Amino acid sequence: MPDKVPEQAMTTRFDPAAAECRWQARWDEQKSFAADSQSAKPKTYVLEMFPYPSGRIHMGHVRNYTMGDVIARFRRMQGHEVLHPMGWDAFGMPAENAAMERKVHPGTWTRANIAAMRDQLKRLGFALDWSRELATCDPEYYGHEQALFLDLFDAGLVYRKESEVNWDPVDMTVLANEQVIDGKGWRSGAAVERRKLNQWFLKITDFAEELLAGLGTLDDWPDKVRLMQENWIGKSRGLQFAFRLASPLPLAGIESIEVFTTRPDTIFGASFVAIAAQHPLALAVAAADPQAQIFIEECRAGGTSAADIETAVKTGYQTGIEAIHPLDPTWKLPVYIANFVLMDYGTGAIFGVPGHDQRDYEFAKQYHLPIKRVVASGREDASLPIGKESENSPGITVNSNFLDGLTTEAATAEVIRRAETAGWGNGTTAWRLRDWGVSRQRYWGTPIPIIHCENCGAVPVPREQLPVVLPEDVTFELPGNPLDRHDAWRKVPCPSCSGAAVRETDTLDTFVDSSWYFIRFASQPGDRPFDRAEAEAWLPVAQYIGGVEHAILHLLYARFWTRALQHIGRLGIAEPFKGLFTQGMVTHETFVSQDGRWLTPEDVEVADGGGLVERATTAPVQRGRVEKMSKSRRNTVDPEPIVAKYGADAVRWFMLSDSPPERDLEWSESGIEGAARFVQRVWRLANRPASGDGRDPALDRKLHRAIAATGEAIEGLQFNKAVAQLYELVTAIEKAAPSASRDEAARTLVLLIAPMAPHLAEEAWAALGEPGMIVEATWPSFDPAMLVDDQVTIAVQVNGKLRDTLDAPRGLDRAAAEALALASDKVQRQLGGASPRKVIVVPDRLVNIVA
RNA sequence: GCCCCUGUGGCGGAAUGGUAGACGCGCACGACUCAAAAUCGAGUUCUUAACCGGAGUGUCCGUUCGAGUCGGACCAGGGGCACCA
Repeated sequence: MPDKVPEQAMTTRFDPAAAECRWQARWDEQKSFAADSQSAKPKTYVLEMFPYPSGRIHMGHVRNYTMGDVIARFRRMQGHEVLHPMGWDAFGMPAENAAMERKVHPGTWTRANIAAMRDQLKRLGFALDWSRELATCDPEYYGHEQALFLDLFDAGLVYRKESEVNWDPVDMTVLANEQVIDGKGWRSGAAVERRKLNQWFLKITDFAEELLAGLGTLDDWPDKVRLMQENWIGKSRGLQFAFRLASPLPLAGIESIEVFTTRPDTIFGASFVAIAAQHPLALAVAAADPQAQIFIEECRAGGTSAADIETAVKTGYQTGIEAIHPLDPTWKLPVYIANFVLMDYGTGAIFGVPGHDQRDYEFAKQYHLPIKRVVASGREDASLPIGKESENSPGITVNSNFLDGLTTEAATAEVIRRAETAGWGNGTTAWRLRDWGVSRQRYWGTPIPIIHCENCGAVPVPREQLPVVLPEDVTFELPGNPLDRHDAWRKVPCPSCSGAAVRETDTLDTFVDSSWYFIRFASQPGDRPFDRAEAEAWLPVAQYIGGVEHAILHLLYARFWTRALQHIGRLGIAEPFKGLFTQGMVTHETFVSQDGRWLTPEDVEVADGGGLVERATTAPVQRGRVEKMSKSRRNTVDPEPIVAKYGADAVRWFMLSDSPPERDLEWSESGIEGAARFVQRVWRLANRPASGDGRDPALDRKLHRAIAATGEAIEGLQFNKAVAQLYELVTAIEKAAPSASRDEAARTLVLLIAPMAPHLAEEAWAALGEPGMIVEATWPSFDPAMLVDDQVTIAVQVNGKLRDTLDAPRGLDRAAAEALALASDKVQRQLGGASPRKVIVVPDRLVNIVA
């Protein structure tokens, strides 16, 4: 037998950099993560929202992809065939901004970013099937998207209409909401206007009822996201009715105003009628009234978002027109044009009830209109005036003629009944959901495959001419969309009459690109968007993971797109994402220079005096709020140097520990040191096994409990709890004396950490002398009988306060437990000689003595 | 304006209505070392010199034998709102 090797020589440290790259190469060579669509194993599709190729991956990506990777590897170990792909959401505005700022072509910039980010992701050792990689800016991808767009066009789900955009009058360009800051253009600083353009829309409203009902089937979605989508779709029952106009008007053909209300019960509380600035009646009034024209112009200032419109000071213009109350022909209400009425919701006209709607209340205060109570907590409150705010909650209807005494619900039903009987209105459903405007007046996106011909109108590009390839010989020296001035690309013969025609120069919203990429991942034939049978073999996605910022738009559009494909018979799937998990954001502190620029943490250093200064200029720096890591705030932390220093496993491990995955995680470097220490602890257990014989029953139980709890935690995406379990197990193994149990526990531990720290697991597996690779290993099973102890600790309370604990054998009966508890000195001291009035026993848990 | 979420030690956070603070970070102490790093050991809600106690999960009220957990009101912080992805 050889001499015992000195302890010192055995304590080799695990070298993450070398080991990780070695195993990544092995996985690559063996194509360990290539998904086989033909496999007979149960199939599982694990997907994380694909990244926008901004240039570098950030900690949010690392967190997102690590979570998905744990699920993917865990399912593999459970014997599933797993599809876990990666690609690039590669169209969008940042590439055009880069083009303008750095004189680099958006395509060049994007492709360089993809190459850099692919390397970074590979360095993290994710179990991804890179053979299915795609980028939405490749014609091989967006050409199929154009074909799908035309399929929807043929099915009547695409149409064109005028719609408003944010317009920068100085830069002469369309602005995204993000580019409108305090109502001004982000580059020019000019006041933003709303302007109408002809744009393409998808008929998502046709699917409103389906999309709403479908939420009920999504049991594995967070309640929060379902609620957000429900509110977004915004189904409300109400009454639509017409106010006849009193004054005989010189207005062509307009005799009444259709309004929609969700509160017909307050109809006797009306004090005015308000219409949107874009309402046909408003335009008719303006034609004859220059003052009204000026007011409508003013309404066009400011942004197009709901928050902008509804928080603006409420203003109106009295048209001089009067509307007749439907329930009292002698009652006439003034008609205003108002800036807070949305043309896109309901009918673009409302009746104002200042007593019971806050917007109406503010408007009435400003224009000295009556504020009448028609809802109260009881009849006796009928004469109470409305106070400093409107009262919006339901109650008992008062001051309302035949509705008096009815509840809000009953009064609503009664008004609808009378309106329908008398024929002046109908109970209807209004939706907040509007059709999806997909036109973007930008270069870097999927060309909309339409040709405009003076004679034939909008003509679809024939299928055999797809893809309509985005021309790359463009420059960004002039403002506006370069496609508009690219005549060689733009001018084409009409496919229908062969006359002179021009291509549509708007491109598709990038949300279209992300509405079907998960289908293309599952199946990617060259000649069509996807093979139905192959796509259906993988879909729906079993577990989709991404940021909560996508809770509404992306997820709703993808659901719509999938249903639209189902509707036209291309795919037999109604809901694309069976399980959804929305992870929290990774946040970090921000720094702002004196002149208001965001600074990166590297730009900032601590000055001699202890204050923060800018490294380059030594000018003082303000510490900003802790915010989501984003390029614009320059508070991103590059994972690459962190991975280089601590290794991918430590970074992955830290991302999963501590914070619950749905909550925000504030990045700090301190925690990662603990993760790196953990990696070394596991390595020591595997690399320096203190072999032994015999069982260690306590450790056996600990191990089985850890297997059960870790699996359950991963299953429930509670990675922080899985991590805590594994810390406990490692500590227990370290403290245990050598035994066969200890050897088995160490070996099993390596399997349990494999989904989270896969490189370490491979290295440890090999060090333990186990055959094969851990990517081919099976998740350990546990014995349910091992999960329970024979000894339990019972809490003893007096009046609900803990006074003592007692150790007892499992299964002790109630009387015995009660007797043991009453025998306690501490309990007797609390009772002070009195006899208990009542004793509550929860077997094996607690005895509560009520004195 | 509308809708939604979150409040637990110095910090991140655990806790089927049943022993609050698992696990990690940090901290301080001890061992090893010439010293340090690494590692190991015992500790860490507050109050009390210590014990016995007492208080304690943003605030107040309620339901219950028992509330971090359920209900109500409030306070504070945060997020979303249709052209950012």
